[in-house]
Amino acid sequence: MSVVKTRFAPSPTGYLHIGGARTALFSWAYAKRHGGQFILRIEDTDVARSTPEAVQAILDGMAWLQLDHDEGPFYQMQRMDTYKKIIQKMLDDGHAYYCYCSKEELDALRETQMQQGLKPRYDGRWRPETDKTLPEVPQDVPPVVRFKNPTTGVVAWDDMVKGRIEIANAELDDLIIARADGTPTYNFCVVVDDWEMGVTQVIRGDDHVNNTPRQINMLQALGAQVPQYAHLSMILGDDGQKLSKRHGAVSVMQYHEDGYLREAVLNYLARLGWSHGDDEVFSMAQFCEWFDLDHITPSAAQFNTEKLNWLNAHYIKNLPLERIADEVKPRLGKLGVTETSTPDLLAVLNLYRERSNNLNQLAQEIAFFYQMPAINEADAAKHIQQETSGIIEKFLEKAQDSDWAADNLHDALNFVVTEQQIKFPKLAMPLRVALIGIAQSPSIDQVMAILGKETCLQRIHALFPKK
RNA sequence: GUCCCCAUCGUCUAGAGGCCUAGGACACCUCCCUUUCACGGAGGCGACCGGGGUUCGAAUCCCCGUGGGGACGCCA
Repeated sequence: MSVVKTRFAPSPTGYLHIGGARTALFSWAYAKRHGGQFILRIEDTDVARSTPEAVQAILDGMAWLQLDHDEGPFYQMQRMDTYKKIIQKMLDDGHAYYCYCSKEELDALRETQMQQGLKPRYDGRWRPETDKTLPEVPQDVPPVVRFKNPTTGVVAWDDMVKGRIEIANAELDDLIIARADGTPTYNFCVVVDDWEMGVTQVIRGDDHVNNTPRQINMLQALGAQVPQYAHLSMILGDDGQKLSKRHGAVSVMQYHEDGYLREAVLNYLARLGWSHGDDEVFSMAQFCEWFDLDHITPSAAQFNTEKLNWLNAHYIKNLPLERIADEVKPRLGKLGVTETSTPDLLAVLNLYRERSNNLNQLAQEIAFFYQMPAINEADAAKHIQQETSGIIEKFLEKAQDSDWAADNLHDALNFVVTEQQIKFPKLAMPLRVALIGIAQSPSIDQVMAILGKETCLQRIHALFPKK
């Protein structure tokens, strides 16, 4: 029984997006679940489109999500010697051959086939067969190397999420495994790497289903063990449309920037296309214990930001306060708040985190504890009347001499409300506006207690000058 | 066009022939709590794509249709 090895193999042509993150998560969890190894492999053979920035973005994304790899990262560009050696061997063994077709020739071929309603594919004109005379080798065309795919029979595998899939070899053509410049192509590199790295389960997006039979054929030609395959369906945007550059295919790091906790994103992604009965909220440790491939939905899943928000709220409410503080501090920093010791940030968060589903929003809501709030004109107009300053005055008289603890402030508020025979909001709302700028907050007595006597008096007097 | 895949509430899903009068979660609505806004609690609304089979019995199995998606590169 070989040890479980999974891999995540992105190509560095862009950031780590939400679909890639889920694929990585599932591969990672599968390895964890089975006490196996998780490999990170960077598929950078498309030199024109791969960038070091994209590599870094992927690494950053994986690091933020804490999807740690046990091996790698491997870079395919550093493995050229291996690929070239194996290409030569396949040439020698008769599993591959040179093809001298020019790109123009191939384009023309494709077009004719499309017009005839056929599936466009290479016609095998340079494929060596017994009793077949190959064309004259042109002098000016550097050849590509093609894999000699079987022409009859079917390739089949039991996909761990989609079930048995069979594809006739007649549907396949001889794919190019080395370009005219000698560099190997994607399908070939994947085959060599998965084989040499001992990958036992290939978990990837289902846009690769069509590559699988080709890869299996090559694996078999090489005498390699064929891994198990699990093809994950894609993730659609909030609106049911395919995610794309200009359509919500955001980087996972964008979620970090937008105020989401990794715990929420991870939990959300885990539940997208996978389920464990009715369980909705669980830790990654729990997920790794539960995760298995046969509870993955084969159909595409639509992303739902509302549900992510709900999970984010859950984790903001339940993670250790220190953790939330670490997340909120830099966000307060962006709002110009650098000093968070007075009042104590933990106390502030304890009071405020219940009501927030987003870290940025949370930071914005508590910024007034550390800086003078802007008064919301609408709220001020609505809650401040002629008699207001008199009421406030009464309250201050009563509260002035107390120790400014929440209980005592609470009593003072109630005393004034009873004494003046007014509704509670008559007093609480103007106080809110004066202290935090808006009319929504947790219990005003608690806000005042945390804000501290000095600051409270200062802000109240700023709006209601002493007579 | 050809091949492949998919199909349960608006969304994520449970469901492996009888436990289904189809369950849970998000969202939405109502009520309760309440010092405003939230949080929380209790209810409610809401789905098996269509048609044929198979079976005593089908959301579950089979076929056809329809709809959606993917792949058909010297991209990955």
